[in-house]
Amino acid sequence: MNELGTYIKEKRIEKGLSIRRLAELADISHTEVKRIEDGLRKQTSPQVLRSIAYALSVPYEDLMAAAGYIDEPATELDSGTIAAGIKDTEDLSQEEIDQVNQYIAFLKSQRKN
Amino acid sequence: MNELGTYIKEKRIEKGLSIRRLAELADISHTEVKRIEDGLRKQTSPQVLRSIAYALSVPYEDLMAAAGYIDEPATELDSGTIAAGIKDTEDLSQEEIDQVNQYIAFLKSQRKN
DNA sequence: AGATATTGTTGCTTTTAGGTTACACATATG
DNA sequence: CATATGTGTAACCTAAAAGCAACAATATCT
Repeated sequence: MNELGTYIKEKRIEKGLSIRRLAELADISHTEVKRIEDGLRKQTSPQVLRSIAYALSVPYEDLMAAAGYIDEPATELDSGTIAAGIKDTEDLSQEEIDQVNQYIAFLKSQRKN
Repeated sequence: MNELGTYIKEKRIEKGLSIRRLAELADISHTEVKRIEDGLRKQTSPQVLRSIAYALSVPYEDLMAAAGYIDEPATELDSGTIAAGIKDTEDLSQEEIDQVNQYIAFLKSQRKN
């Protein structure tokens, strides 16, 4: 269910690395790698993500996106349909659009699960 | 010394907000805001940064960059239609949509300064 | 003036990220 | 066979993030 964990695990296995080997390359503990893969971490620090990205030879931005810290990297920009009910967006500036997107991300981050 | 802290403090004062008021808007503790401003945090989580960015009406990417998590503020790619720039809205609840609309209205009300 | 609210600040406590060690099950290698 | 060596997993420990409560100083109001 956890996007970040499944993504890392998939890439790790794809490269034929064990949890311990990946941890060694990233210079973090192997237990931490496992916890992240298992989705036991609610907050994985960007520092750790950077290390793992380097060890996996995978774009750092991809991990940041999988962790929900930044928006998906460029490729699919026209991702989704706008939810019905959001209006008056026609004359928004680019900066304002960014702020609206940030706000949406903020709302989702505030959801109680 | 601390780029993130000084940036946040500067913006907060610029908007005439107290530490407690900013914390209230961001829905985090006021002590945490102070610690971040004072540079007492070696790792500020992206979730907290996102909340503060929203409360300060400041680009989230700026805080991420100030925290050293990304290199440069991500310049938005192809703007396309304005509505297409707003994304990840598929599974928003009605209440959340209302909040987004309120926020858009708020942004527009802030335009003149 | 005095009462009250607001601000910045500082212990204290809880929660969580992250590490160290140890265990059980493999797969090699002598 | 034995005995290393590698692998995933789980219990325990600590350091750091984040919240709570209380404080002293300042501002605001009657």
